[in-house]
Amino acid sequence: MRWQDYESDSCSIARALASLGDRWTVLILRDLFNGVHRFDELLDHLGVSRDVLSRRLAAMVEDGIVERRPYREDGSRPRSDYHLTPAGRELQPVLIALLHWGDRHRATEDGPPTRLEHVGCGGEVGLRLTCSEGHDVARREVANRPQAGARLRTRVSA
Amino acid sequence: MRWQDYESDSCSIARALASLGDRWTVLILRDLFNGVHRFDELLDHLGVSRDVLSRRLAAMVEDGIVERRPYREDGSRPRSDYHLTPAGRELQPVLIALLHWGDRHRATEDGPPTRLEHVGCGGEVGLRLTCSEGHDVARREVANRPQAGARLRTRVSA
DNA sequence: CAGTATCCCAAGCGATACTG
DNA sequence: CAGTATCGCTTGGGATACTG
Repeated sequence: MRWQDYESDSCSIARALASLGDRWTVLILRDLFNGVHRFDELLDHLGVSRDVLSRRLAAMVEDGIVERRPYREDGSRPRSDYHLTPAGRELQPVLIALLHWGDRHRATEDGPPTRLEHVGCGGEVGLRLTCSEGHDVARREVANRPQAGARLRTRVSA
Repeated sequence: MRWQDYESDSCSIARALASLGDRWTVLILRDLFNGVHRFDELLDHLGVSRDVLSRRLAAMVEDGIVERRPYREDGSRPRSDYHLTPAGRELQPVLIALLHWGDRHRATEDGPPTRLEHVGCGGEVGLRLTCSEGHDVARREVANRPQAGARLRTRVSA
């Protein structure tokens, strides 16, 4: 059975992209990971318009990757800020993978502005492919195998 | 120095997204990884329009992540198909990270249609965070530290 | 400060027709 | 088969003004 025989939309990559697919979502996530949580700080740092940021955050809340937290500082009006949900935090590997690729293939002359550090030891953080049997896995040793229950395409023609 | 003080656009994630940011690019990469290389096969499997696929592929070639390979089968007219460049192949971790997240958080009742296998041993392939000192790294132990040469924002106001 | 509402524009997409 | 050209539409985005 070939890969083409499986419905494109049922693929988990396609489904993940439905949550991340537009121009700003990933950058918002990045800033949330980096400790920017207030509306106007995001606005300022991202350079996005108020309107779009508002719509994007609402969509991300709806989608379960961001939550809105109301709070009140003593004496001042109630505020809210935005934090990653557990599902949102699990997108960290996606961001790290993007970061590494960008570092390697899209760096400026100045080099990347930041570096991912292992807190404590100070080593540089990277991603490694491993398998459930404990092996290290090389890029070419990865195969995408059909599973039981996979949804086949309904052929339109022929 | 806070993260906000760094220019959003100089971040490697932002730069990587410039290559991957639109709706179809990642899905095309996915199909190329899975052995779909001909124009009409991609067309058929992705459900994208001819026009958009043509423009996307051209942009990806321009961008250095896909290459076009002309070939000729005996007796028939010359053809070409599309393959990942080395830079394109290095996007594999991004796709794998998306796949895992989709598996975990966006699966259908049927479960994911495919499974990433370590060729040979048959184990399931996963991503792990490691550091250059050889430690395993937990999610919360990752810090994004400024580097020398990082580009600061030119403050517009105040 | 933290948004929502309104309005307009441009890019991206799809359908279709056409070419080598 | 493998595209390019044309067209019209939809959607996402920006600017601005308004509200609690």
